[in-house]
Amino acid sequence: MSCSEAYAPQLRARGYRMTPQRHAILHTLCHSGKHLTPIEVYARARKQLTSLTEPTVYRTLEFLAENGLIHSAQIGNGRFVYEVTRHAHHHLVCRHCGKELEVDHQIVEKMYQKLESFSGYKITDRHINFFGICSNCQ
Amino acid sequence: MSCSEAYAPQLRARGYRMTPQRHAILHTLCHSGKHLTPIEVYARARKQLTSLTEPTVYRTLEFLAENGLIHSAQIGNGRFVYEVTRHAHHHLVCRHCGKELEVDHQIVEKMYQKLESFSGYKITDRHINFFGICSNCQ
DNA sequence: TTCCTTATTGCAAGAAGTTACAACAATATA
DNA sequence: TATATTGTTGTAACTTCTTGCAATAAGGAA
Ligand SMILES: [Mn+2]
Ligand SMILES: [Mn+2]
Ligand SMILES: [Zn+2]
Ligand SMILES: [Zn+2]
Repeated sequence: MSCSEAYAPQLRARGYRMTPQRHAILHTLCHSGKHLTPIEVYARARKQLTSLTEPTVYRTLEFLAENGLIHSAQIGNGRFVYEVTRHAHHHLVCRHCGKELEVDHQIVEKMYQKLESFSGYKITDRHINFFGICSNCQ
Repeated sequence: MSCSEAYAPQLRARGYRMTPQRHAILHTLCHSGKHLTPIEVYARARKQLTSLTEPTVYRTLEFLAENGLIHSAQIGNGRFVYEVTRHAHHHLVCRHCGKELEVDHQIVEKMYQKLESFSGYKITDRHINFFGICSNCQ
């Protein structure tokens, strides 16, 4: 079984290794269907691999995000959440009720280009949370 | 003396109080000239008010941000930084060397409008950090 | 000034996240 | 197979951030 098998070659191609820890964490994210905090990943992945530790979870999530296998986003309180990489998208989050709305990347693509040509920076973020007030809460 | 005198009426108008703690924290931010982390604010403001505690700093920064007197932004590692509210602006931050570039809000204004009409959300953020790679580091 | 209301703070404890470093284990090389 | 290399993990200690709650004090009313 398992989703995370598919990721092993991606890692090996870059000189990295597929370990039981990375396997468990990817498996957890694959089957969650939503954004998870490091603590949630830790709790769930540990059911599969009891020897897993907190620092490994934090390090692995950062590592997988740097290598593009997962996406991170910062939620309102400043913490990170993660999900396996899908199509490029962002989120609108209501500061009042927490309601989330997914928006395709193409809706901000033009602004990215404007920022890039203006500044010379190449913007890397492909999973941003924009905060506001949803229509119900206004 | 002091910048923070000007803020007292803003607070009182909303039923809040100007305290020595809020005074010290606003004074610190007014005179820093750059984004500060809560820990930095704590260290600096304590020189002026030695009885100040950490929880008060975190609570006060959040409170002042909610009431528009200061602006928060999340830096790459997920932590918050703060500065007194100036004109609406955002930042481009290099993931490699950390170099920051300030960009006026109007450059993202159109994208905000697009997001808002598309979603019904009213976007509140006026101080976002966009991450990428600067021209030197590319 | 004195009393009252309640916004605000400090304290203590705990949760979340980070770091340094030694031990381990996967892979390459001989 | 034996050895070297180095990517990866666990441990322990630490820093940063949060929460519940009792004590405090700012500002309004008498
Ligand atoms: Mn997402
Ligand atoms: Mn700024
Ligand atoms: Zn809402
Ligand atoms: Zn750079």
